[in-house]
Amino acid sequence: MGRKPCCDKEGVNRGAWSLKEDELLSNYIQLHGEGRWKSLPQKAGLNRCGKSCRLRWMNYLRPGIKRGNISPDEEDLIIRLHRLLGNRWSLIAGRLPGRTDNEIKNYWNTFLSKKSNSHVSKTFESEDKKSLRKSMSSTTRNVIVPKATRFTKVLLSLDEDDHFKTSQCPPSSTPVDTNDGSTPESSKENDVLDMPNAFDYLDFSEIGTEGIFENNNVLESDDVAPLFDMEFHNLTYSLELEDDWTNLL
DNA sequence: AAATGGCGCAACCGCTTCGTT
DNA sequence: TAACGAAGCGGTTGCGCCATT
Repeated sequence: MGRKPCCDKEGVNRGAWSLKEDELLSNYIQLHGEGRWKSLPQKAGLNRCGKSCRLRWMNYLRPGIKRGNISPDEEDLIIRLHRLLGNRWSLIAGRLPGRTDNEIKNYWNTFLSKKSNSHVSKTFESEDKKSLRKSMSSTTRNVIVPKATRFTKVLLSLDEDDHFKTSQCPPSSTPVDTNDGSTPESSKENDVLDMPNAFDYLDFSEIGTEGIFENNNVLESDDVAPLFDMEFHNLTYSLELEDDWTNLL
């Protein structure tokens, strides 16, 4: 038993969109709004998969979409955000009005991946970065790579909440959701704050949350915590985005 | 002028996350 | 709380255009 297809691929138009199809889709969405993509094609008179319609609208037809001519400022921002967020194209696109995740992804893959690599190789080898790298390599089992993964909830005790509000860095041992979405037992008695913050964009997948949590309790880890603080500071400082993070807190 | 290779972009695919019942 | 469908997301593919030979 395979995965159920999102739509019947037989007899459904695929490939490039015609002007007529664009028109039908635009007209329908202008009248009825976005959403209900699955039923949209039939209602709009389109012989397309709903996902295809959504993609076409989001990446091409939506009002306000900028096309081409990525400015130097935008390019710089993309590089910086990518360094912080990784391949979280939708998040990066969210900071670039009028740009789509698909466009940024394509732009990155074609231009910036090489550019960024060469840039990093030049700038990352400063003395500070070298010492950081050295310290990190000495604790290889605790390498924290801020690959972006969304955490929908951040669980903080009251004490840690205070710490969070007064610090540019998140607390070194802030309990967050476990990867499986379950709530750590130890935090159930604490206030649950549903708030956006830096942890929305950080992930401990390289070491697994078990590197930080044990039996659903926060480990008092002396080597994980400072390393995380240092890495977070380094990232925010180098991106000059500390104000942005602070605003989120 | 024709063939070929490289590049850029739009679109597809399948997995994950979210929201509802 | 589980199940299910819808929507979102990121990796990948394939087509068309353009430059080069």
